[in-house]
Amino acid sequence: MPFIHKLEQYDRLSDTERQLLEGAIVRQRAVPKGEDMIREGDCPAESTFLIKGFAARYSLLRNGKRQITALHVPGDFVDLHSFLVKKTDHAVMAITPCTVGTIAHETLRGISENHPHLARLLAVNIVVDGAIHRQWIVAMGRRSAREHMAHLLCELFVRLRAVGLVTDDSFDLPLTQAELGDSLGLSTVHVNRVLQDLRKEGLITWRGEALAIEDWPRLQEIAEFDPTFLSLEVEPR
Amino acid sequence: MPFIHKLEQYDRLSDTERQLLEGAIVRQRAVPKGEDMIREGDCPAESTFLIKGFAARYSLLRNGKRQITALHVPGDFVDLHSFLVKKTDHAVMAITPCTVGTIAHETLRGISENHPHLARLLAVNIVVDGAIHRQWIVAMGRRSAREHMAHLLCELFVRLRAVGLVTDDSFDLPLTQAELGDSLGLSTVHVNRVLQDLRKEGLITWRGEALAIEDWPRLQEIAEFDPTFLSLEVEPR
DNA sequence: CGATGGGTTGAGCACGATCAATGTAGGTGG
DNA sequence: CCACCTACATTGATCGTGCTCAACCCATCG
Repeated sequence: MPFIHKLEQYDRLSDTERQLLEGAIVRQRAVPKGEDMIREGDCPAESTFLIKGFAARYSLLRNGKRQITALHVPGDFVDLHSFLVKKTDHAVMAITPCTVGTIAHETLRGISENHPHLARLLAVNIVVDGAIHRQWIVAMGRRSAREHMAHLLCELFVRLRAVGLVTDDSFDLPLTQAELGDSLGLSTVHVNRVLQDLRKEGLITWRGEALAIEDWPRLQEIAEFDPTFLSLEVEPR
Repeated sequence: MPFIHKLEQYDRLSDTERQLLEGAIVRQRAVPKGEDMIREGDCPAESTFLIKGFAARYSLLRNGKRQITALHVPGDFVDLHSFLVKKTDHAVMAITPCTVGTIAHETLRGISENHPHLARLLAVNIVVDGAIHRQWIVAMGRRSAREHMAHLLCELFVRLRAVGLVTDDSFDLPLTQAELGDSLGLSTVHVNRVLQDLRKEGLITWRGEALAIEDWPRLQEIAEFDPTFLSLEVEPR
């Protein structure tokens, strides 16, 4: 189960803990591309995690604009926080066909009561999500479109590598330019132009679904990207 | 202690829990205006909360630009997450002279081991911070400067009211226009013009330090502001 | 085949940035 | 008490990044 793998990047798990988590999974289901796996205003009784596929947390404004506030990749909990704050603030959509699993809030409560170490590791997930949010805020507020794009690509590269979805500096990026725009706060047209620039400069290539980082040092330099905020280090917590 | 008051907005506390928290506070200290209470890259052994004053979490970019990623008001934990993720990602500065208190990570660990209900309430803090971040992302990405400003003022109004710092629809807002700009991702000049507009339209007044909301319904309407994301409701958690 | 979803291109525009002064109030030192 | 300084707010002029609108292209799929 990929989310267990992810917890193990933060700290070691005992066999008991691993088994407990395996046993906690209620049900798996497929979510077709384009469909909401979480709807805004719902009060779910379980938390959902991604097993396969990409998902986006988004909100829609009156004027029809959409802003994506988080991109989720396999292994990510999509609404772990719904355990503590009942009403979901935003919807989460399947960007590709997804397979998701759920853990009942009741089970999570049990973990918080009887397995503090596991509870802390789950909380690390929430904290890291917050750190990613802050990076997005910095990028939206003070970086140029080009730098912002570079930063997002760096982030996705590192996150996907952490779950084994990167081979040879290249990975599947099944986002449309419109979705990228909604993540970055840019128009589709401008996303297109920024990507063309990055390609022309030999920083990335993007053929079909696969995005390849051709010049990681320079991309990272442009983005001022520092992966520390993802806390991908095993340490006692 | 204002942060205990804040936890009680999420759920009821037992007397034991209250006493435990009171006893957990290690030391109070004053932080002069303009000084960092948390430095980037530190690995603190305690978490800090604000007793009095305003603080801002920020990061600086190579090009000298600054982005504020969170504004903290009395009662807020400023780096509760540093308990779970050792290295702090951003610095936190005192915007006004502040009084802060700290709780040792060791103590927080004890709470997570033996007082799951308290641990959950502390986690709610982290979750709500995340929800605020997402609102900021939406506002930065897809709202106009005017709407964004209105949204920030609405947010501060509700958060400050929740800690009793609002009287008669008006409150102390000790932020300079430059600091507002760094929060919104705007230039100081533009902040000035946007504020003038809001004043001209009779939505707010700002004399000296005190900001008064003159037309709450319309301000809220402009910002598409919905306070739900702050989870200011007492419920069992 | 036509429809659909996504990528690409061009022209014109606007929101907000930048640069440079000016204003104003408090605070400090002579 | 005045001269000066500093921090912050305000104003005007100009500039540029990124938006909007409108085509057009291309591949896939029914």
